[in-house]
Amino acid sequence: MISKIDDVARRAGVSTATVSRVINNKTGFTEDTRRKVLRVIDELGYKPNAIARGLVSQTTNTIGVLMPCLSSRFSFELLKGIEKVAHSKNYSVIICNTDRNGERTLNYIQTLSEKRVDGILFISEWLKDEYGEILEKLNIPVALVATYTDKYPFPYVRVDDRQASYSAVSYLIGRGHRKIGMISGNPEDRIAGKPRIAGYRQALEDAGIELLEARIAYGDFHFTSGSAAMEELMQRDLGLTAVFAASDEMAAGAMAYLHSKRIPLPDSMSIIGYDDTLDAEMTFPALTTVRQPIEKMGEWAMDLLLKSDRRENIVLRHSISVRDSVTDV
Amino acid sequence: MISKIDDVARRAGVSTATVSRVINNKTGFTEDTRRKVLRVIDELGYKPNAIARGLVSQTTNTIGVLMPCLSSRFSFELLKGIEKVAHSKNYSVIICNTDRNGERTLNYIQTLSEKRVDGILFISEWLKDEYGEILEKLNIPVALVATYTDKYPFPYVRVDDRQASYSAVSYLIGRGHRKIGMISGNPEDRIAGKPRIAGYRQALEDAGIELLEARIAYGDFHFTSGSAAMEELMQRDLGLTAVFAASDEMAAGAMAYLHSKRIPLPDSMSIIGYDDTLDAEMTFPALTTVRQPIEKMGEWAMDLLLKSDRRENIVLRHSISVRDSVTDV
DNA sequence: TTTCGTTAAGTAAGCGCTTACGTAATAATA
DNA sequence: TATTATTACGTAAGCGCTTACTTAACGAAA
Repeated sequence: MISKIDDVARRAGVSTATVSRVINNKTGFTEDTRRKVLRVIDELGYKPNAIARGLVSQTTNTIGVLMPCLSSRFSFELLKGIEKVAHSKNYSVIICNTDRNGERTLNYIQTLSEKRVDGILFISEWLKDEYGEILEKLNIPVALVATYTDKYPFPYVRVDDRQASYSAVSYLIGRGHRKIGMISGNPEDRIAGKPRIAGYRQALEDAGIELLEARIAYGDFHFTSGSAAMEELMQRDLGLTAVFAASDEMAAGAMAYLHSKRIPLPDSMSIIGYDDTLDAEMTFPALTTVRQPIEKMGEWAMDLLLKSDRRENIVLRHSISVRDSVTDV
Repeated sequence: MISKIDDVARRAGVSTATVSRVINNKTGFTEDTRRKVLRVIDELGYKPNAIARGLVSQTTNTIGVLMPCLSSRFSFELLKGIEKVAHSKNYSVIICNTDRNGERTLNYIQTLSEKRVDGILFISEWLKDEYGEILEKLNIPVALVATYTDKYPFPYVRVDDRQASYSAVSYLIGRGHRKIGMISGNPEDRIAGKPRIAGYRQALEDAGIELLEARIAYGDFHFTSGSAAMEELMQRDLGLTAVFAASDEMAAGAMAYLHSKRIPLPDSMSIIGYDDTLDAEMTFPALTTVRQPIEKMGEWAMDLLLKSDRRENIVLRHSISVRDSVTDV
């Protein structure tokens, strides 16, 4: 049914070696043979079997991406960047939704390694030893995105979460806010949790503002949890004038809650988010937020992964995307 | 370095055949041998080479997904459903962003076929002959999602776009609207363009409302185009009281434009969307929209793809998710 | 003419598995 | 005890390619 290299060889009256040579643009054949072989390939609709090729070449032109979640705009903007350069360099990408679940992650790492991918991208989650040790043993390129490590020899690309968070809160302070709440992700999260809280604290401290634990509520980076956290904050009756949410989605959730309580935005409450995904344009008022160049991170990450001299780390710059959700107090 | 089945065999004092048998849960070995082999596998950190396996078994436990776009929530909710059942059945998924581009699509089909994937999911785009013919020749399972065909023997899962659109517009009419605009996708789009326009027309006609071409503006399903289309509509000064947008994202864009013009929502303009992604909860007022069970579609699609008796097509039911963006007139 | 150097092309050995087939040992049956 | 069925393995032939090595042919240099 499906033709193989021998079929081509036979029909073209050459050896499989020669067919292989023309397919792979090697040397060792005349222009005449080349044309003949190519014609037969076309006639037969021959497609080289990448599996067989992979077996001998020990390379698959495939990479795997371990993502903690498939539900946030952050994830897909990243994926978009990754896929973009992958496709341009003729790589395929296997997506792995780990759901932030250890077992699933390990499971996926095993699968990727069995499938002999040429590289693995580890996204946006703390690299536990449990993962790091295995990944290191795999002996294939690994790069980290929106996270980092100083224990394992993997390059990373990310922005400095602490500083970015510091900027966000400083921005609010600059606009005259003093009673500033925070809707954080999981405080145990060493990537998007703890550092962003640290930035928040630092900004307050540097401005001589007292830190009150009650001003922080916790969510899971997603919309619904943002609403819930905002509700908590309001019920604590803290007289907040502004809130920093650790993701655009939570910021949107917070706004939804405030709208439901007919609290005028941004007049009675300023909100600043984090990520600058499209979500930030969808809210009303449009969300002022910390911008990280997400798609670019994906592109850089692929570059890091595919490059051989991949020792460098990349820390991208963040900025504040000013829209309409923050007002002066 | 990396150990292979021979290493395991030698060290366990058995043949490779026996190792293979225990790995694959076949019969033909004693409990003792099994344990011994398993122990050695563990000691050596042996991982079966899926490429070599694939070469002999002619199966890769991998499927490919051709997506027209990686930027919409629709895509990702779908992908989530797909990944979910794929992972549960031990399949990997390769994502292919075709960008609605013929060359890229063909290119990806070629790659997937060379990589000998066990199936292909074709998402949300009209199946041109250019694609259909090649896919058919590939002789591997193909299923369509959020699109259909009656020319090629591929099963599909989708909702009836025409009917769904009809429902949306009828809902507006039921709320008393008569001057109803539409923000459509590309009218050439045989899946999400034309049928939704047809549904809009039909609903108006059945209600005895005159159809005015000027009441339709066109976008590309994305946010920015939604704003632009809304602007056009407003500048035509048609006295519309409601607009049906063919995607939540465009609806959000439309709302953003209206907000920027300080037009009170929903009082001066009702908006209804299409999809019911998370986007619909982020807007203010929260978007009333046509619900399609997107994630479920992804799950069903994988089921269709992996099942052998895959002759059936699935048309899922839509509904209206009522939120706050539509008011009585 | 003889001798090299080049180049086109073929031969065949793997890549790391699975599996059909063969064989020896043991258990069951007569 | 002899015969047969059953089970536990081992042997070796591929799966569809790439590539090191070899061979043949041809032109250039001596």
